[in-house]
Amino acid sequence: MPRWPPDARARLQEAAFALYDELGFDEATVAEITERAGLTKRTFFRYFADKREVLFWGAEHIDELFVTTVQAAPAAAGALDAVSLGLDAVAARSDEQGEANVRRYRIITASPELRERQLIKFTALAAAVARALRARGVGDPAAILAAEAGLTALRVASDGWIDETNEKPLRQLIAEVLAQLRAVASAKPSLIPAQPR
Amino acid sequence: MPRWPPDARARLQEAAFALYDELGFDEATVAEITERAGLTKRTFFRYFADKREVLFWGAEHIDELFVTTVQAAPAAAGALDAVSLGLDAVAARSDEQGEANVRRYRIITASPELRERQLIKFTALAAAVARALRARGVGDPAAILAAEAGLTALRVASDGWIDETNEKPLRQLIAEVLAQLRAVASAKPSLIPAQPR
DNA sequence: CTGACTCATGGCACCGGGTGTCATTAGCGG
DNA sequence: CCGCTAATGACACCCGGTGCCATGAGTCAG
Repeated sequence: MPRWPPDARARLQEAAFALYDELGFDEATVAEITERAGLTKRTFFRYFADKREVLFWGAEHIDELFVTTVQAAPAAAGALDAVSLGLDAVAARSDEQGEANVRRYRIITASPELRERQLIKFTALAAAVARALRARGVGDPAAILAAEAGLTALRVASDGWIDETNEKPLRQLIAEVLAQLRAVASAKPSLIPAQPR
Repeated sequence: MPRWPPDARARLQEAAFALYDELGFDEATVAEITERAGLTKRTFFRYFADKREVLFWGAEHIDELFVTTVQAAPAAAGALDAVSLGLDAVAARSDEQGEANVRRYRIITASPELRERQLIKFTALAAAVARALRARGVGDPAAILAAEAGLTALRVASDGWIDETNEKPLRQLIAEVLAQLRAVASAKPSLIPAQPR
């Protein structure tokens, strides 16, 4: 039996989620969180880099799933095809975990500060996906564009997913959004902007 | 003659740019900035909501240019065509202002905190552009997808623009990136991800 | 001329996030 | 039994950011 109750990180995380939910992210203080978890402020910052990071801890395995799925896509798949497979895998996992992810996502969207953090996490993920695409032979800037487009689709689909009135699984929403994206981008350019030089 | 030297905001902004440049965003303190500007910390926060916002003040007219250009696009233009016109207008303006924008952009990319803020500014702009597209009759989620895709193109092109070795104007980079984006997204899907349900 | 009013700034106390540093103490291997 | 490890606590401190009131030059009415 350890000297301290175990799972300090999990207790902190649970307390933080609860308080962010009850009071909102801004109103909840780290002191309150640690008090509820039976720890101190100092310990909180040993586990989490900052007050926001607690909401993103444990999300790296999603990134990994995305990247490995892209890497494992058939050689014949184009850049956006590979990204689609990765998105589908991520969406399937999110649908399984269900309510926990929705709760997390709702807390995040309720706070501008948290949305900022989420955006930079997304671009980091896009950069990782772009690396995987380059390893598949996709050139630049196509790799980063395909990756960023995929992440945009994920953001848009997720926004719909957590909507109160939504009934569809994320997998389906992602598929629909991707189809729309392809339609939007492949509509033939009807005008040519003035060329510089 | 006014009681205080005029242009307090401009002095604060210039001092902030200089110090963020010299010391990096994290190392520069607001106290140092205000000292250099001959003002106090309290006054700084009267002009700027926070330490980051000083780098984005005055950027709203770019947003406005983007949105009005989208609104003014010919009725025959598709969603992404209208966005392209907006991007071209924004890029042309950036090319004119030249070095000042590059300096700003370089400071921002050097700091994760500033990049976070920039990302949320971009999504706010994307939302505004999406509104303009909806007013043109573009549906959802096509409007937000076209807008976000355009902002992605702007980010990617801007990253290339501020690169030390770059010689091309932003307008040209944007055009190239947009062409790539269209190519990536309109490549025919070679696989169909498993359909849910 | 005088008094009231405005308004940009200063001054100051305070809060909360985040860090550096050292102390504490249960468990563990020797 | 001894010394090491490792998670935690305690405490002082810095900085970003805010609320509140004071100050005093310009301005305008009478």
